[in-house]
Amino acid sequence: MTVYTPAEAVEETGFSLDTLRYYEKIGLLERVTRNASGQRRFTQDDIGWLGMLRCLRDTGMPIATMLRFAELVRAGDHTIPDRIKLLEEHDRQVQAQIANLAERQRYIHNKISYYRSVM
Amino acid sequence: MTVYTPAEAVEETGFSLDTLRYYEKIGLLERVTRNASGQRRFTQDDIGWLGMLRCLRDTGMPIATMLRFAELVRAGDHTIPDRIKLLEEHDRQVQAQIANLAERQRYIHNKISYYRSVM
DNA sequence: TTCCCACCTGGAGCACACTCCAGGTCAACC
DNA sequence: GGTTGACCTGGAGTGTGCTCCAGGTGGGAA
Repeated sequence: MTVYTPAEAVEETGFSLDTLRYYEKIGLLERVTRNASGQRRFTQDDIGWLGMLRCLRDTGMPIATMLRFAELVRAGDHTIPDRIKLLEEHDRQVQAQIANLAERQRYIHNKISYYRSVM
Repeated sequence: MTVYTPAEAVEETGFSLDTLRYYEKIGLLERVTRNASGQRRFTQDDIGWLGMLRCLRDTGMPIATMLRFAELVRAGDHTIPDRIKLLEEHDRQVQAQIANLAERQRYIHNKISYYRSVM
């Protein structure tokens, strides 16, 4: 069973150590096990869960919503339908973000073309 | 020449009145003309510029960068090449955002499929 | 004339998501 | 034995981008 030191978890997840501690403190991450001298040892599962969090965070999910998702996960398999609902709702928001960005991008392209035309 | 009251500018731009005042205060918006009793009267140009700001803001440009762009615009036509550079750089970032969102979205889709498969 | 309402200003306060700090522990290397 | 470096904790501080507030003005409806 592989474990990760804090430095390795930072490397692996791209989160800063402070962020990892913060996520644990607010309950986004279940209490990470400690070794004999009190230092964190992250499991493969922790790293996997952090990958999920990174995905949700980077698609703009607020921490409060990630917390709700974390609670569903902790509550057990009977919450899978709720998790699906939550992710589907989030997926729609991601879709909307993409569409919105693409539309704004057209505006930017037009502006650039306009500037080119008046140079 | 059409002018807009504060309420109309809010309606037109989607920014709150506080945000419009804030943008003026920090120099994102040049000082808006006032009527005899000191109230703002937005011109068509103000509204158009605010449309540009909305586009930049909604595509994630930080205020500091919008300020640089605003200064270029104020400095006159000889800054058009610089404006193009700035917008092109921003365009690349928007492109990267879209690509990133699309990739994360695939992860979310996979997760949803996984959840569906274990229900 | 009295009320309300939209608006004004300067400045304080807030939500979010971290990020930093002080003071301490422990293991390992010199 | 001493020093270094990674890590610990609780709690304070920070940056961004607004948002709210107190106290005041001016114009129009009742």
